[in-house]
Amino acid sequence: MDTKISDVGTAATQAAREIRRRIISGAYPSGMRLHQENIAAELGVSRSPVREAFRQLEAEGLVILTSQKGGKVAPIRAEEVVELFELRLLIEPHLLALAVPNFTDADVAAAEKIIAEMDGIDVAQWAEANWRLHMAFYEPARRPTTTRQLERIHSGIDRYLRMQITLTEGRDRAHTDHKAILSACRNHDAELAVALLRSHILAAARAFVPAG
Amino acid sequence: MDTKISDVGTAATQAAREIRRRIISGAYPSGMRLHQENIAAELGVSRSPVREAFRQLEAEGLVILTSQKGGKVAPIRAEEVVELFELRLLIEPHLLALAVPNFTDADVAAAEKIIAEMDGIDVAQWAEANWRLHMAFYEPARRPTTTRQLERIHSGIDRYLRMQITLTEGRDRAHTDHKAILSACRNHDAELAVALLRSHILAAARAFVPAG
DNA sequence: TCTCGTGAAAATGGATACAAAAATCAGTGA
DNA sequence: TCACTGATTTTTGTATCCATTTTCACGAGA
Repeated sequence: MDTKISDVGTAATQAAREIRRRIISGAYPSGMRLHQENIAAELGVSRSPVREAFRQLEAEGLVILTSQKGGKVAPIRAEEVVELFELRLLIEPHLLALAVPNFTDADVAAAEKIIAEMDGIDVAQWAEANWRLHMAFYEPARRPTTTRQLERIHSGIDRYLRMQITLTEGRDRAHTDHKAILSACRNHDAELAVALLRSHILAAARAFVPAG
Repeated sequence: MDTKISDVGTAATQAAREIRRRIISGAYPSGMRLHQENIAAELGVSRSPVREAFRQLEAEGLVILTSQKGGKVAPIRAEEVVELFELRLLIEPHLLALAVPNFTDADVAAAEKIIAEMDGIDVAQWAEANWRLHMAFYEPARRPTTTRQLERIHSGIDRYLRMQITLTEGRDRAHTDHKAILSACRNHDAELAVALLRSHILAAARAFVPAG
């Protein structure tokens, strides 16, 4: 067997990735009609893989399919974002509490590396790195299934996030939060780490859900 | 507009429903190879809708697709079930706490009706009614997105559950639990309801995850 | 007997063809 | 002008077709 440098996957997989990216980035705005033929043409494939991608994205909550009427980008409602933040507030502290006792020097170093990367990066990449950092915090918990659920929850929020604004205003706050959380992890202080994470997520929630 | 008695949906939708049912019921056992042509023939459709159904079910975590090698029923590992129960323990009490203040007489009546149905029903239907009851408990919380996530978590467990055993052993315990929880809901005692629910879920978890 | 090729059979992935449903639009009548 | 109707066009959903990949059985050779 030869070492596949990058398994790009099937056309359907790639189509799903690309369409997901476009939805999350806002290139396909909320509510936009998803035209099978057009998208197939844009991606240089036929409608079959596009249709499969739609099904997948529907299950992920990013697309709405209606029988005989096709697909559209799932509209985001504010109440939905509230729910997604509530779920983050449940799941992320849970994961962090499980992770902290397992934190190794390597885990700390990995997180520090990401934090360093985040300095002076552009907005889009910052958001991506920010999420990678959160994932790095939870990795030592070894909860792949839970993490997967969380990923999906996050993608729902992320789309809304970018739609809204410049995250720049929260970046300083986030930076100090991240460093404090990491420090608590390094000291294996789960209590403190969780408390800090909760207020970190709450701050993010307040920034985007005024009436939260 | 005329009232659609039952929107059966497209062939792909129906295929997904049926295949999902077969996986959860154990008719398609864990790890089983999913043959596009055979399944298409069984369902009386072509491979196209079956392929779409596979994509959907993959996103739901019930199927594993491998590039150029097709699909198989996602094998369940014990650690995964542990995670799913952990998630139930996070999410269900959260929902119940939100629901209790909103409980109306109608909500209580709806739950009582389900509890009544559950008396002397066969195992498969009991499991289904049991879940409907849990959903009835959370309905007053008005958290559709959260509920949807929970549904998916539950389907992962349910499949394992049925694979394992006769749920009969836990039915008495569950019955008393359910009545106690409902009573607490009727009295708007969120504190108590949540405590009861937590131990109810823990009992279920212990029954299926010996080393839990 | 075991291993390694080789080739046929089978299965997947994707493109295309076709039928049915929905949307659009022109024209008619009030 | 506006509402309705019926034809036309567009778009979806499904079946079928083709190319590529994988699987598997068979047989030659050590």
